[in-house]
Amino acid sequence: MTRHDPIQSCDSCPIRANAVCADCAPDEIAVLDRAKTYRTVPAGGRLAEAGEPLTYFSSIVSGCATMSRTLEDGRRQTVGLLLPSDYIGRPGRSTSAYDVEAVSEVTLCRFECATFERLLRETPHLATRLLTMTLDELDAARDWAVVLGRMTARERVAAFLVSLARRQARLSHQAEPTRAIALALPLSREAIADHLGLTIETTSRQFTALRKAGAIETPSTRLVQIPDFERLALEAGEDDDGGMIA
Amino acid sequence: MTRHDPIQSCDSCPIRANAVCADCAPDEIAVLDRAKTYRTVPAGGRLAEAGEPLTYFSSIVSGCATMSRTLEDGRRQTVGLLLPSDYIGRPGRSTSAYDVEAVSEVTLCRFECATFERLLRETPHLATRLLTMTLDELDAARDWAVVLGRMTARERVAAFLVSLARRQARLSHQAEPTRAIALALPLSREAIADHLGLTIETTSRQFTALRKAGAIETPSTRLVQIPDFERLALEAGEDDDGGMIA
DNA sequence: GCCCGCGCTTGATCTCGATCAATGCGACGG
DNA sequence: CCGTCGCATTGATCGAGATCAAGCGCGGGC
Repeated sequence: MTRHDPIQSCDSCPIRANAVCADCAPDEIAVLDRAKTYRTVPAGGRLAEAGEPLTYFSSIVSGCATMSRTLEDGRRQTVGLLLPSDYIGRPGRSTSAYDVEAVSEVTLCRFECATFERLLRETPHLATRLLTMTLDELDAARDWAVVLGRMTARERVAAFLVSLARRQARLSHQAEPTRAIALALPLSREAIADHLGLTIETTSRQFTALRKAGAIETPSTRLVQIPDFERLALEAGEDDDGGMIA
Repeated sequence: MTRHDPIQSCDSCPIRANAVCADCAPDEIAVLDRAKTYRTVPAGGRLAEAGEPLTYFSSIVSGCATMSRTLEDGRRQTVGLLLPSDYIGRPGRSTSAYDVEAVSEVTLCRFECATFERLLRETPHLATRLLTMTLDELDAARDWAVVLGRMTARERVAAFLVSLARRQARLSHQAEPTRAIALALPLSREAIADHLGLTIETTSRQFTALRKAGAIETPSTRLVQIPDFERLALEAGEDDDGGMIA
């Protein structure tokens, strides 16, 4: 399989963000362009409900959404943070396994499920692309299991910030963050807590602890300055080489 | 996309377990059969090392393996339990992200990476099949995140037993377990603890607690009798309909 | 300007699971 | 038959994070 470059977002043609890469033939792109529609959902809007039918396969063009499950007693776990180029939906399954909620205003590029599955059959390249994206998601989900299963509250918060910083850098075509960067948080403290498997109080305390330790600055609740990215990665349990230790 | 039946293992032709389903053309199967080789690894053997090159794409024919990451300070988290029909390897990436270890004697059906990626390009149906399998893995990984992030020790142990029982039933072509079943544990208490994000002591205590509550019986450490499957599913935080509550 | 409400932070206490420490038990070899 | 070794269980204590409960700060509406 061709190794694809990091996903290239293209505001004037957002579908490229999901299904198209440099190897695509122009006619494949044209077919996809004909089938796509757009939809914008305000912050707080529901994009899917666990167990409910899902009539579209969509990808995020702009904004941020969370994918979560809530237990009957109210415990909630976010299993995925969806940023531009991430997709919503599952070929081969007609209902959503999770609640998907817009945390900021979200614009989607959508295909009807049946249409998308036909395109998938008829366009081998699209299937390959989707496979690569799904494998990346799988790696991310497994990495997150290590965070949820074995890391302390402080490491979890640091790991969240590091992972978000890396994703935002990639989305804006930048290299791995080096030293000082600013990070805009799309999530409230509560949503972060749900993602980290912590309570909101513990999450808040760890932000404070990281601030007092000099690992971050918090000019406002939705903004985090990271004076030394490597230092923060260290707090997240990574070694100095930037990778997880084996 | 065609909705595939549960994977059909076939001892005399184990490759079917991974890449072949009813829709396959006979010549596709023949091509795969020519490329495959087998390898058997004893219990405790390493099948892959995090960060090391992976020269084969393999699938498990028999036995059980774990996929895990160990932090520098010794904390270990198992991110996947690999049973027959599961695959090891990642198209498009040449190194393993995790340690993979045989917990019982494991027989693999292997393809050289380059060969497999060529087959993937040339056989659209194989790509579709792999996509379906990967999406299933992704769902499982996300479901597990809910367990790791939000469930109590007792719920985790119950969830593990329930999920293992379901997988073993599926592998032997049986329906969802109904009432009484016996479950052979392929893992030691320590390996279970690593999968559940708990210590071995807590894991052992929860086995005892579930036994005292009448939810399981433990004739030996590697054998669990489940007198009432629904009852155990309840302990795992599922509602009576057998699904997770939204 | 003032009040109100919501999201965030901080404090006090409790609890579940981790840690430290024996003890039990079955398999295997002498 | 007994000693040993590795895994599992059980007990005692500790501590990180949950829970319960105030404050705090900021933005919007009257």
